[in-house]
Amino acid sequence: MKEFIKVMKAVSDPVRVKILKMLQKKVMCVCEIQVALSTSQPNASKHLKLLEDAGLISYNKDGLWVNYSLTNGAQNPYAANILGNLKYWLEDDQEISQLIERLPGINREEIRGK
Amino acid sequence: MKEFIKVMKAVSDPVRVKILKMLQKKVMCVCEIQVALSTSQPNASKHLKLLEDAGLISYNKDGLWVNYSLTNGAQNPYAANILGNLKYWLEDDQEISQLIERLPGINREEIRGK
DNA sequence: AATATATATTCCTAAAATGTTATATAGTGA
DNA sequence: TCACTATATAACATTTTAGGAATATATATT
Repeated sequence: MKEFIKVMKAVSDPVRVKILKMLQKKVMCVCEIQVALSTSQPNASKHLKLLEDAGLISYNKDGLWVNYSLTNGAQNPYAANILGNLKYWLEDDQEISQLIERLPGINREEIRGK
Repeated sequence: MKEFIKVMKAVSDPVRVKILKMLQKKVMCVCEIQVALSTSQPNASKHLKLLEDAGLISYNKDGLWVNYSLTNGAQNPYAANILGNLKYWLEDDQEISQLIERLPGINREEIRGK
């Protein structure tokens, strides 16, 4: 039950759902996610940690950068199910669409460059 | 997005998950749910209202009794999906199993009778 | 070693969710 | 109409969650 609740709570927040939808498109570092969401860096980090605890995302470190990506759901069957469905869910949600459209313009080089 | 969040929030609480799992077995009135969960009547009512708002359950009035049952999910595709999966999810969860086992002994006549 | 930088953690505040008690509402039957 | 009963709502206290500012950690660079 606890594992189930953990996953459902994780996807009960719009910010976290946005993160998952973005990670469907590409691997992202914290600063890219932060900029895409127009939020603070600590806030981005905290949501990412919660998603990771639920088995929905994982990360790889590359020097100072931490790259987050979706998991295959192996750790948690409920996570697997939700991730599978989220491929199709909310695809025509306006808020999500606009977020995804802006994604190609958001990258770490741009963010740190100027 | 709002409809999605509403459903996920609804199933993010153990009490509400228990209600859904019980309603898979039988239609129940508020007092039966209250007794099964060992909680207060207003608390049961509030959780039921929230589940109804999310399109997961509906009710029929029969005199003073209000009988709650699962919907077919027609109002909300996310509700439909979750309800479909919940048929199989948590079937071997101990807490849920014990709750379901006690269900046959819980009925309005017994509750009001003695 | 010293500095810079990307991310994580801590601390604090505000908002939301949960549960309880008290009260209101809506049917029922005398 | 009056009392009774099943459920809903309101009011309140407590806990949990979300966000921001400040700080800590870890890695890279000089």
